[in-house]
Amino acid sequence: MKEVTRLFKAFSDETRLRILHLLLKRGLCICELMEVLQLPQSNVSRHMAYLKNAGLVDDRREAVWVYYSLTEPKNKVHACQLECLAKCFDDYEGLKRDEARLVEFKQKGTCASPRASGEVVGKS
Amino acid sequence: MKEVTRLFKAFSDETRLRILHLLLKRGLCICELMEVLQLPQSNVSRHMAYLKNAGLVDDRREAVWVYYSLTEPKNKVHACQLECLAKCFDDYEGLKRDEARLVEFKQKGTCASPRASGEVVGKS
DNA sequence: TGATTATATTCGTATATACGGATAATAGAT
DNA sequence: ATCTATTATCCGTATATACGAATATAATCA
Repeated sequence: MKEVTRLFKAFSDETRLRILHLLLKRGLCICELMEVLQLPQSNVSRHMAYLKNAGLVDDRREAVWVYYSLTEPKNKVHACQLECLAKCFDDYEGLKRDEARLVEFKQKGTCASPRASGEVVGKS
Repeated sequence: MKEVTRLFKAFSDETRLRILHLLLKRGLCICELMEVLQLPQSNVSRHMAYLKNAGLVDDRREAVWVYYSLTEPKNKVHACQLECLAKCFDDYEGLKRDEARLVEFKQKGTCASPRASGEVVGKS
């Protein structure tokens, strides 16, 4: 039962629900989340640590960036609740706006993209 | 979104999950819950107030007793999450034990039954 | 090595929550 | 009116959580 209440505690914060909603589409790093959620870095990082501790996300380091993505559900409640969330997220306008902001941000070039992989941009 | 996080907060406590599990079967009063959960009255009463405030239960006074029962879900998340819980509760042994204790208690005669309705017991 | 970028953690603070025990409020019975 | 049974609320307290700002850690690059 402990794992169940831990799951629900993770769900019971608006910021974390917004994050989970975005992660259903693709893995994301902290700086992308900061941009989309318009929240300070410490805030986002702390929430990711919380989600990881709850077993909802995994992280994978890639150079300077840490990419977070949803874990494979490990029990019935986890799978079932996540599925339910995915189904219900459509009903909330704010979440659609987050998604739009993410798409826009990705098009501009992500935080990773322009200066990453050694491809120097301007600075001749 | 506020109503969603409020829902999950209500789910994120073991005692409240035990209560919801029992309420899926039948409406119950505080004293029945005290007996089954083996918890002090103030504790149970407080949790019921919390669940009521979250829109998960309704209460109905009947003489001295207040019976609590699940409300009709008022939105998709509510319905969906509750359904998911109902489906998953089977996996937890502790909950089965609660249910057994309730059945046993009901057979002995509920808190309402023996001395209620004026049917005096012993005391000749 | 030193500078830069991304992330994690610490600090101080404010709020929410949970608890048992004691006390109030409510309804019914005598 | 008084007693009793049931429930609600009020204490004081302890813990969990959320927050922004500041600092520490980690990886990369010049």
